[in-house]
Amino acid sequence: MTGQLQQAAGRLKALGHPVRLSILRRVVQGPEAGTPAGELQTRLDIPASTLSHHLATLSDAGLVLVAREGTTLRYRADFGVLHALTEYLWQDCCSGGTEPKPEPDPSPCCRRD
Amino acid sequence: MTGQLQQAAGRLKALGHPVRLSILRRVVQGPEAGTPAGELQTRLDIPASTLSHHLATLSDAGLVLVAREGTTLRYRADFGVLHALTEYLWQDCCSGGTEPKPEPDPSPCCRRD
DNA sequence: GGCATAATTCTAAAATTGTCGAAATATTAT
DNA sequence: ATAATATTTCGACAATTTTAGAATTATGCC
Repeated sequence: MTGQLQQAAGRLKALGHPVRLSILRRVVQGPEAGTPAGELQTRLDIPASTLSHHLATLSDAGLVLVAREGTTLRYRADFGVLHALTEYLWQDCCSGGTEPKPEPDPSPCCRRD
Repeated sequence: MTGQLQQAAGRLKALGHPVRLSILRRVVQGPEAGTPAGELQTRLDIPASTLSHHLATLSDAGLVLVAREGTTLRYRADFGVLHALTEYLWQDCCSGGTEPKPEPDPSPCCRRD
């Protein structure tokens, strides 16, 4: 029963490292099928073992997914999780407390008609 | 010269702790003038020195602002910074990479999925 | 099987973080 | 000035994180 807050904190923590945030950026901007670890290693120019550790951290947090393709491992972003996290952060930290009205007001940007 | 990515990583790191995320929630949901540290301490039921440390972390990261009012210190959220961080996270990690659809307003509050 | 490539896991170290009691600081009231 | 209250800073320790070379696993190819 890992609470939602605990989970969000864990994911934010995983993102809270320059190298890991860089990794995620690369992965997000890479091909949809995933970016090989080796390519990330070349781009970021860090030891393979260090990279692997960071990838494991991101993977354990559920932010990235991995799939083997021959000898290479392709990492790709889990957009659903990333979106949910962003949403949680926003709802919980910004719109949640600023106004007494949670969401009744249909601001112009959200109107669909 | 602290890059934007470095700064974002630092802020995400500050948020990446259950106690600090709880603090921020309280602060956000509290009065606009700010929530006294003592009240946070009572609510969260942690030693004052521990709380103070976490508040300093949040403050150093620029996520919360502090103002003295008599003997009490009131902490309040820096809405602008929080919004910018959320925005950066979303742009950089989700819509920034795979962008087949142009979003006029990328603010998470206006999502439609 | 033997070899090469890709990536992880092992191991160990340095550095950082989290915790909290005790002491110190700041402010107001008496 | 002394006291009382609110909060931080100090000091010390345990736990975690970060880093990276060396060893290991996994896969594909000859």
